[in-house]
Amino acid sequence: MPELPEVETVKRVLAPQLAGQSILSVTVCQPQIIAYPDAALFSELLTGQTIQSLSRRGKFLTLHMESGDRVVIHLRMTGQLLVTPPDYPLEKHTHLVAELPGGMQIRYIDVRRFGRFWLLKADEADTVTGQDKLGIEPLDDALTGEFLCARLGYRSKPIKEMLHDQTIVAGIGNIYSDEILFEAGIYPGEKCADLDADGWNRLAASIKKIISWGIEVNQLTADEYLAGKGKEYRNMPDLNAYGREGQACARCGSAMEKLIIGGRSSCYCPKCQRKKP
DNA sequence: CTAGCTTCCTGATAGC
DNA sequence: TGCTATCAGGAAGCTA
Repeated sequence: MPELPEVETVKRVLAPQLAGQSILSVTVCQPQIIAYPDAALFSELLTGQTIQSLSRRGKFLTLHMESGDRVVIHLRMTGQLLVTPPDYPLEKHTHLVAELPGGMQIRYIDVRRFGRFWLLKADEADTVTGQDKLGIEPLDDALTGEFLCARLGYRSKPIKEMLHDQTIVAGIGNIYSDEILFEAGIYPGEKCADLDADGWNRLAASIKKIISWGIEVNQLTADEYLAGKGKEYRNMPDLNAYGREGQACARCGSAMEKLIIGGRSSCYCPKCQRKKP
């Protein structure tokens, strides 16, 4: 489940491999992964183009072509984007293959097929991917306790659920929201309206700390990426909260508890992340 | 505008 | 052993 740090890793690993490469052909094996325009047009328009650079916004990855066209990719739950050497074995659930010079390929593998690709022309405004509705980046200086309070302070929803709202802060998913709330010492079910200024400040600081940490620990070489994490996002090291139900809290030793919030499982320490009375 | 629910999709795991 | 049920979850789409 790639979240912002993992998508950043994908970008950093693939950017040097893809910059300057021309796309010789594109084969889409699973048409539904092409959200726009359609699989046939996607392949046709992309063939012959040269990749200039890669960028990331929230959990979206963009391949910028020299023509100004761009391919926007969202990996959703299980999407894997790999640059493979010649004769690399074909994996199950490979939905897109793009041929590069020298037998190299770009491959998109996605067990659950939730991931999506969009191809936008140079002069085409982005109104189809949802990127235009994204909130600020977690590491943006604009993300402060005041900002969060202004955008969320009046809401009655649990803070955990609002951390997943991509239109407020872009890039946080279920793993990092658990880690962020643990770091901040905030009960995940806390209503936004019940947080005070200190809580919002701790939350803003924790978002920056945890997302930065996530990017840091995910630094990989191209070989490491291909061998493991490019295909296995669940292999997150040193998590303090996510998935640790019943285990001892890293801070106080209490048994971690699980709660379903907004349909998402949430692990927290009942002592360190105490619910307000 | 918000809230709440369903849908997409497969594989891992639990229970019988 | 083999079957069924449940869960994992990002985001869009739907109704109210």
